[in-house]
Amino acid sequence: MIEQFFNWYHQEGRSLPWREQPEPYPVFLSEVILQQTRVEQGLAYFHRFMDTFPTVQDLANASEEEVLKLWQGLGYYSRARNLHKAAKHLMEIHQGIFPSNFNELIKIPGVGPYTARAILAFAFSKPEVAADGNIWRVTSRFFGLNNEFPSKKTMELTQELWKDWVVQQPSVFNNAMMDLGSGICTPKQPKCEQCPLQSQCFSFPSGAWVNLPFKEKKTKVKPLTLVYLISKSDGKVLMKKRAENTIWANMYDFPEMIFPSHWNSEMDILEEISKNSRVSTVHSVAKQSFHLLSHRKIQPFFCFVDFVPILQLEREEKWIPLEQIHELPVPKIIESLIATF
DNA sequence: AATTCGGGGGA
DNA sequence: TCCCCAGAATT
Repeated sequence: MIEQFFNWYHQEGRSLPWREQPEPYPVFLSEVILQQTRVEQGLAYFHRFMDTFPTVQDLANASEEEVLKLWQGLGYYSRARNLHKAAKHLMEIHQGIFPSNFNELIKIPGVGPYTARAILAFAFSKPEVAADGNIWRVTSRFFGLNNEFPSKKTMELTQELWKDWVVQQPSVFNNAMMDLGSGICTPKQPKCEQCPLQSQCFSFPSGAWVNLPFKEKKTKVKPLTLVYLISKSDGKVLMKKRAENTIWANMYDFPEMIFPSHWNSEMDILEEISKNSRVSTVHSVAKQSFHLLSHRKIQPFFCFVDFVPILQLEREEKWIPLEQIHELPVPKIIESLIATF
């Protein structure tokens, strides 16, 4: 059974750049990029980062802004900030060499239980199951489990259930499980007729896989209206670096006003802006299509305005020359707008 | 234990 | 629309 599974992987598995020569740094980089991100989406970013920052030291010597700029468009930007912190951490604590034990790996910023085990399995050939969403789906269906995921207990159980498999070839096992989960044992309409594990699968005979893995919570999506106040003056635009502990932290956008979602017409926005003492004139109000995040449904408005002559700049606000805007890391929501400047 | 972090692609 | 993707950090 195990042999059959590994053979399937060698024939049907994906060929991915970080699988060729599994050194710690590319493995680590790929794992961070692929957190909650599909391989197809992350692939180009992996190449960009390897080209721009070939070593941990190169990454550590970069500025956070450079890292964020390279990460632009991929989302979950705390990963980029932590990636940068991780490189500095590795240089300071480990002389740029990745540790090969769980307790030290998990101290690296942005490295959690999953990523730590992935590094151990892929880069150090340790018999660890890197239980991501794919592997847990396969596991829950194969053994007929409906535990909560992710949880410490479920992680430990997963280790135990696959220990005779993973010990054979840790790297091959994890890669094979991930490819099985993403290509065969998919959330909907799995291709069971092609599955190398079919004959031993708990869920296949009864079709029990339809309800596995069990999932309880779906995140609530809060609607809101986001009004950007855009002012071009003297070849410059007033922009701001977003604060920590906000969405798109440390990235750049414009002064903003946030409203409950029921203010959603140009008239409403015009009325609200008129109450803003910083704004002297409103040139245009343009309603945009929804911007969807996992936990927000944003109704954006792009409003071109003039600010009052003696404008008191708030912290992190700065007049940016038009030709320098493209150097700044910006969230997706204003990417196309910036491109027209 | 629950929330908060983006953005995209498939059905 | 809804789901969920090689999850981690914070509350």
